Amino acid sequence: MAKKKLIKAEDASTEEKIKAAARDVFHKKGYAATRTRDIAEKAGINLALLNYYFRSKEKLFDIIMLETVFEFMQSMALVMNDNKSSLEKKVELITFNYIDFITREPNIPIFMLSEIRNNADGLMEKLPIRQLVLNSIFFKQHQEAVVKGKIAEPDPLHFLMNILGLIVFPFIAKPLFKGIGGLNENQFNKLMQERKKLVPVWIKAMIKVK
Amino acid sequence: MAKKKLIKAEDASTEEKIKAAARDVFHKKGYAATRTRDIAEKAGINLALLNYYFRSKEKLFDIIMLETVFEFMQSMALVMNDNKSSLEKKVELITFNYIDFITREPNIPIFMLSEIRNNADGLMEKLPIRQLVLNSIFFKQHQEAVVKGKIAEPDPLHFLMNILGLIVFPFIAKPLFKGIGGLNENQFNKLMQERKKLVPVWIKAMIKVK
DNA sequence: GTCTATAGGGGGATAGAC
DNA sequence: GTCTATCCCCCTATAGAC
Repeated sequence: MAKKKLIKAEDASTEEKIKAAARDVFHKKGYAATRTRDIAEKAGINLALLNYYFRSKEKLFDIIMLETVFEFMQSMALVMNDNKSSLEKKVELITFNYIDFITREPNIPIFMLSEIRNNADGLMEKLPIRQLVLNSIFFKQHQEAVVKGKIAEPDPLHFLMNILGLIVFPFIAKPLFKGIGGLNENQFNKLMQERKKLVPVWIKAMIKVK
Repeated sequence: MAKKKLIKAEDASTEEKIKAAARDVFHKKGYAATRTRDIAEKAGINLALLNYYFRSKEKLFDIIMLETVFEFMQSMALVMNDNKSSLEKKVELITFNYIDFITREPNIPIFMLSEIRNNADGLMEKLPIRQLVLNSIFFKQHQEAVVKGKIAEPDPLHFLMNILGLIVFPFIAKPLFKGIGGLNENQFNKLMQERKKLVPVWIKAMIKVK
């Protein structure tokens, strides 16, 4: 067992190479537009090997999808359940982490959101996302602030929509904003870095009014 | 000419039936996942007819895409160039119109954003969206407010990102928020109706801080 | 204009040699 | 495990009758 992991680590096993390539292509083009031949080529292996390891395009996709969603939810859970930080500090952490994360992995938001739509109930229904949010310290701190009259709008969904909307949407509509602003990739990323500081301040201001 | 239009109006010409069906399917599934057979079936006609009228899947798609983008930009331009309303009023109008529009056509945002991504430069480069925004009264009013010190953050792109993020993102991530909130379609739509009043208030509060 | 039938090609998957 | 060659289905597009 230990030996197997060692081997994997030192030469990036074929299986891992295929998964890495699949991740890239699926994230960029979505399930339907992806051809297994593209994945094989990118992985530097033969098409037959893909099926040898993963049986079918669909099974490979399911694995990538699951890992992507899991990665996303885990990073979410990590911040939302930190018991040392205040609600305000958590907003800063979420903003900071997500903007960095999406800058590194700019294809994940549209990928997840458009593939989830096709699967609709399939994925959402079985994932414990509702429990994750409802049981989080983040959620409880929000409730508490509402009771104390520190937050005007009581519905936590609006709160989440606002935070994620301000953080994620600019990336999703990147081509649009690059077009409007006449920006290149670097200039766009610089804008996003600015938002690391701006979003928490804006959220703070929004909290007080209704 | 007039006669032709009359005929079209009274029996919804085959061409229009195909386009309507194509619109639905493309918007819901995207280009790659759409099969021309689905469109033909939905239009109640034979597959061969689709090619008779539109030559190819791609040409049909281009038409739908163009019309969709045009419809979107026109509704945008209409509000942004209204010369009777203040900037504040325009934010209210945009919020109101877009929430109603997307509630009627919930598939358009993800459709446009994910298909634009594949086409990247193809579409964005040739559309006059930059000019549309830069020449708009909306834009000039924003500049003016910045000069007068009424808006803390001077970059109009941040302003646009915030408005659209708060309005559009909840719809894009609808399955996610329905899952978290345990909502059905009606309850979700009710939340969106609430946001018609909330978003302008929030924007107003954000404007003052930096 | 509208249909049936079919050509043509692309892409997922497998057989079988090494 | 990895490759080459190939099968086979599905989907787009066209031919040709009506």
